[in-house]
Amino acid sequence: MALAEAILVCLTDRPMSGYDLAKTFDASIGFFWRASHQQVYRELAKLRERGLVKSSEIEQSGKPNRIVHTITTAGKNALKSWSQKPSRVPSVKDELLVKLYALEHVDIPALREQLEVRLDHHRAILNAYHKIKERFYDGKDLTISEQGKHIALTMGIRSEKEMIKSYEEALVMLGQVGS
Amino acid sequence: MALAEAILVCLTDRPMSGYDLAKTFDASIGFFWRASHQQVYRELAKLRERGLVKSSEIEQSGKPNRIVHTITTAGKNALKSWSQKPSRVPSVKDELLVKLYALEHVDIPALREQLEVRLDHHRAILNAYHKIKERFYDGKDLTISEQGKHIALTMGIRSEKEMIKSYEEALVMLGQVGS
DNA sequence: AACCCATATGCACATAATTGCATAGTTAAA
DNA sequence: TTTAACTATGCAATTATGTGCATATGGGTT
Repeated sequence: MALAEAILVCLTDRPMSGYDLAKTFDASIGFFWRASHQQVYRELAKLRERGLVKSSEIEQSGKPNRIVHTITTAGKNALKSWSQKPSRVPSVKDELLVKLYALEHVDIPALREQLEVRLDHHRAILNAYHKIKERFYDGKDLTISEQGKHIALTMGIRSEKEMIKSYEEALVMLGQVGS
Repeated sequence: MALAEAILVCLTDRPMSGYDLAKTFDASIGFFWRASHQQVYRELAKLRERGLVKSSEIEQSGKPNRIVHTITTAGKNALKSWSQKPSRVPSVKDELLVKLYALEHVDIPALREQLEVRLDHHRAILNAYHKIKERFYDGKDLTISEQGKHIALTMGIRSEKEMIKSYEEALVMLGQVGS
């Protein structure tokens, strides 16, 4: 399971609390691997047990104390050996495509609306990607670490653009159905 | 959960056994919603309990008996009302992108190989899509049901093509890393 | 004053998915 | 002749995810 490794990857950047990690999984690395805060906290406990991170509580007044997690040497080794194992093809599960596939048995106006919603979603993500790209990567000398993130981002941008075109095309094709 | 509905969609085409369904989830509808045979059998039991399919055993000599499942009127109604509910955005979980993202902490030759494997995978799927498109949809008058499948297939083809380009580009960019 | 939002961590329960196993006959290839 | 692949269904155990809740405080809005 790669949630563990995704967390370790985040911690190579800097030590973080569960709360920080949960936010990260809602943005940057979350573009490639999604996780909720409950998943993050549970996985952190396991990582600590396995000795891949070490955790220390930091006193705060007012707010609850932060527990900050740091990747250990064992954690870095685990990342390296994970990187050598084959990566699974992510399994496709898209209700919207199933609905399109089942066009005859479906409420078409409702489906059109869902396609519009999905379209907006991908436009928003593309926008977010573009902003990150401009802000952090365009016209700069990149370190190896930044180059990796830049490549991943570039792939994301391409795929979002294409999904947008796909959904637009699907809406056009849907408009012609039955005619 | 849409596994139930994906099964019902398959059964609108014709009554099928669990085995037939499992094969279908490895091809056609499986391009949009993946499921293993264990998942299919378990879900069929639930669908039968809920009265959305009815099942009848067919005697066979030699092979084990087939249990053939037919969608009921309640099942068709369930499909219609499902189609009106909003569709979830599929949650992204791609180890390979996480590895790219974590380039600095990763074995790069191993990563290149995994990208090649992924590339082959998407080329194979694109090929399968093209064959289906030619065989069943190109240059034909399509029923509404076929139009839906055709739109879904067209989206699949576009996205596979683009993923192939993405991975090719990533390999080129990886080749320049550090230089 | 009442309400929501952000910070911060986590339990408990429920649902979903994966992995490995079990059974059992037929057909075709090595 | 053994081996493997295909047909056909399913249980058990484990792992992964999702949903709802619980707690605690400060700051800003209505």
